[in-house]
Amino acid sequence: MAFAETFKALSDPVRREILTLLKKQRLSAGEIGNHFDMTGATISYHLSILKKAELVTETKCKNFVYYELNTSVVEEVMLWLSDLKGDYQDETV
Amino acid sequence: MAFAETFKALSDPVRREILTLLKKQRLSAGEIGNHFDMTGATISYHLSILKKAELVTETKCKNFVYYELNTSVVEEVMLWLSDLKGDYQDETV
DNA sequence: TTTCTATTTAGAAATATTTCTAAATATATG
DNA sequence: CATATATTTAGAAATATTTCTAAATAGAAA
Repeated sequence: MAFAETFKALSDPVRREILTLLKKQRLSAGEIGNHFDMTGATISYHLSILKKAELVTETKCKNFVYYELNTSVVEEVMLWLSDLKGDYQDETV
Repeated sequence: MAFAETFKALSDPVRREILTLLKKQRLSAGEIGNHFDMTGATISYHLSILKKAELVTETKCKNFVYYELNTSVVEEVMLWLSDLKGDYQDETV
């Protein structure tokens, strides 16, 4: 996992909102797009960045592409922050 | 605290390295600059972004400006991520 | 006060990001 | 097969970010 890509992915408000939507359930690209006043192409661009950062995974079904939150990468980011904070409570080190 | 500014601040590798340096001890702008192959002006720019995001605090002493990590904002980011992950263990909700 | 050191500010150049429209791809259905 | 739906890709425009040099500011020391 590359922190550079992950933090970059998290730095955009649209992408953070997409992740928040995916917190409850997996959604198709179109369903995600419906929550925003943007073209599908733009949503697809943001999804591609979240995917590269491994913050989401995709599953194809019929002619839909479903996206799901990948909590394990979220956890890795939390560990980085936890280490920065100097809190060794939940570290494996 | 504004997550937009905080995540943006965290999204740059130079700024993450500055935060890592400040993990151990507070440092002056010049001491921070010595760790990078960049001009002082560039370091000053990065410090201003970390300061706006409240990830660091500054203290002036003589003609030095010392920077210190602000762990409370780091914790707030961790809470956001924790909520995203759906782990309510350490939440006040 | 003059000069030196530390840091920031201003402005410009290079690069990266975000967004759009239009076209392409891929699958489903009549 | 032809058409409709869902999504992605390509390319361009607008905007934002990162970095530099040069100049400005502020305090310390001679």
